[in-house]
Amino acid sequence: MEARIAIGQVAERTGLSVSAIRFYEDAGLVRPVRNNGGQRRFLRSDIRRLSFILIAQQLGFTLEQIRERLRSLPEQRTPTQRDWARISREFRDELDSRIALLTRTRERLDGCIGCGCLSLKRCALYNADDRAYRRGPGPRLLLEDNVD
Amino acid sequence: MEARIAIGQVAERTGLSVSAIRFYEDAGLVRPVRNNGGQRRFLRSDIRRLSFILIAQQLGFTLEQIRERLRSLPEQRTPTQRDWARISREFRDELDSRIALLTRTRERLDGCIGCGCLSLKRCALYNADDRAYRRGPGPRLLLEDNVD
DNA sequence: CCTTGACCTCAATTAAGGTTGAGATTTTAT
DNA sequence: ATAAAATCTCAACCTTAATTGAGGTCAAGG
Repeated sequence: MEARIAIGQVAERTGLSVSAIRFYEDAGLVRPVRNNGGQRRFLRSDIRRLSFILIAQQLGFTLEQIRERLRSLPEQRTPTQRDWARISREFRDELDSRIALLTRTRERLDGCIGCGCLSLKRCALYNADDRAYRRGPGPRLLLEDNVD
Repeated sequence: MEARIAIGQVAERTGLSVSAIRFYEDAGLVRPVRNNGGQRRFLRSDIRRLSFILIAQQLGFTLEQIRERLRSLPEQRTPTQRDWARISREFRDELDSRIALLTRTRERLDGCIGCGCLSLKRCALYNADDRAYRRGPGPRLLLEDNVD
């Protein structure tokens, strides 16, 4: 009965694939130690760490953002109830602002139905504050012109 | 004063990059004609088509989904007020369900704050119906186990 | 001892949504 | 007529979040 567990066990208990777990190590999200044979050995608390990643992904965070959040959790230890409550509230704030954003967008869209303008200068949808939405390199949204 | 305009003009008037517009042509979102020299010539209505793409992207649709939506708009013509009203309502429905989803998630999270369980079986966040969220190849979420 | 099964690394591939650059041609302005 | 600006194609590259495969090693049971 060792304290450390192998990657296959972790995969089984989290539902992640083995390759995903290795990938998360590369991404700096978990830091298993190695045994004499060079195989990864995880702490039981890493299962919760990885569970945390799964939850955070469902909330729409990138691995990069999750790594930041995880830095506030101690390594080598299961998050306490306090840790988790704090992080949960951060998540909640995120969700709040995302809901608010979509709600504003919906309101603008309502004002737009039947208008049919699609004019870059006039259409409220273009002045949306949800540009932050975009991930990765996308179109440079300047949108300052009028359209025929 | 030609009816058709060059790609640079379209770029200027939509805020898109020239390369993005070419990319959208490859993706089947616009179909400019070619002049004798082989250069693209766009209809003025294509500016609105591209504006439509920008709006739809802000609402979180993929280019694939946008292409589907555009198929219900006639090519070679600016969408009428009727067209736009119909599409807007489709968008609105999408937004509605996305807001509902996030709201449910937030409620589950509220129930979770202070719980600290992070147990795969017990945590309500794992039973989230927002799996559809995920785009692209991701982890196979089975999550049927209990955790230390 | 020796065979599985689990594990290792490393490189290539996927998908979306584009960007960047090379090298050639076309269009526009002087 | 000629230079500059715009356009063309095509291929390679970028990011995120992984998967897949090749080729090799480790650990456990009979």
